[in-house]
Amino acid sequence: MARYSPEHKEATRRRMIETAGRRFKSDGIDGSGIATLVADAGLTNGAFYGHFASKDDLVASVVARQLEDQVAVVNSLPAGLASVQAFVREYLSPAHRDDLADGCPSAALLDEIGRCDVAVREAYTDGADSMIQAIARHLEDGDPQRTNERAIGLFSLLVGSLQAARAVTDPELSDRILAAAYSHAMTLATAPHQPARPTGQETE
Amino acid sequence: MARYSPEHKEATRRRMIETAGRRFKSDGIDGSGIATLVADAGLTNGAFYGHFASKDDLVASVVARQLEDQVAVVNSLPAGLASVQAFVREYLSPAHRDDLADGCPSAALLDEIGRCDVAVREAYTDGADSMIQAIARHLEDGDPQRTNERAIGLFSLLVGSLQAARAVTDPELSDRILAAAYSHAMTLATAPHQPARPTGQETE
DNA sequence: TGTACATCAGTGAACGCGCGTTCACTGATGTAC
DNA sequence: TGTACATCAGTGAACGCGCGTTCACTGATGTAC
Repeated sequence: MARYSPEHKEATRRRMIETAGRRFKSDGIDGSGIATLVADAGLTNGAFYGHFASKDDLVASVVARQLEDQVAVVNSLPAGLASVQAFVREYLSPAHRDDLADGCPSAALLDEIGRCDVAVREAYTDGADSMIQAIARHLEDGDPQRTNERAIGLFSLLVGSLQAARAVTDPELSDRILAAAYSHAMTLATAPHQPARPTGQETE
Repeated sequence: MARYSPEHKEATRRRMIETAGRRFKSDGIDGSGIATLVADAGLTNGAFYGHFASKDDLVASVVARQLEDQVAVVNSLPAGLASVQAFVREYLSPAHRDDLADGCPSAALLDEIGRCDVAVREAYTDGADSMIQAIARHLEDGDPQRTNERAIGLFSLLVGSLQAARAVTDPELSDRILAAAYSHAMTLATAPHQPARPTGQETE
């Protein structure tokens, strides 16, 4: 009955979401037109609306997918501080700074996401919440609320500093931003930011 | 000889730069068309190119101006930790989160600035450098390099967390982001982030 | 003081273009017989 | 196994629209006499 294998259309949709993620992150959401987005996936104009109700619908799917992928990476890190440190080192590396398409969606798009419609922002909200929890899992210090605060602080610091390092034209200043953020991120990752009560008293 | 007072045209230009700053911060740079930008300043379409060579030229002027204004605010803060703390409290307040047009240009536009042409990014670079120095002036701890690092860390944390608090649709999560960033920002503002060498040994 | 004038900030219609979206269609596919 | 067929993923031309930019012009202005 079905002409194509049931996976065929779904595969095309996935491919669009993936290539659009790369395109949005390097050129911006407003900066990426439908014609370019479908061409990236090897399609033409009209195919788009067989997969998505609108550009906003694609954006919401892309944001959800990008955050899911990033959460999966963080969740797959081995337990222990060493792997968080390795993650931070890579996040704040010149390589990540110079590779928009494969990089962090929040660093590439966060202020633009803030101006998107509510469906996109809800997708981001879910993803960011998962991301904070994923980071927190690596930072447990016996006080769940404090752990959550440290995860949020680390995430914000990483995103803000990478954006700044990318926006700036002076390579020396850009490197200095990455280095400063690295130093603070490590402090934040390795220890509670205030003298903590003795650990082990909390339920978790 | 001159029909209008010599200040007349310059005043119009300034007005455009100021209203465009508000418009860019609330609707984005790509999201603000020339027609809207000139209407905001009480002009019509064609007047634009009497003041600016191109939209990019306006954007560069706006970015420079926005950062200058913000640097002036920081520089006008009385010396001492208390005023830095007050600044941070206001920066991470719900009021600032909910007021894009009057708020921090970096929080509103940083990733979009990163995709702008080189003139815009140079304007941002100058402004960000001044901003970091302005913040550092309030954080002096006897080690100029560490002071600079703390200023960069504080700036990045503020920008990243405000963007996240704005993007998210869940008010509880948004407030939690602001609160977590506030806690870390205060730690960062009030003390060197690692046990410092005894102060006073540096040239500055 | 009153009029004629040169200046030039601002007007508004028009330009080509790419945007998001629609739609009549094409043609490769797996199935039925 | 070979042919006729129904499906539907993808095609590509077209839509109205707002974009950034251009340009011939208007008309309020301060000056000259």
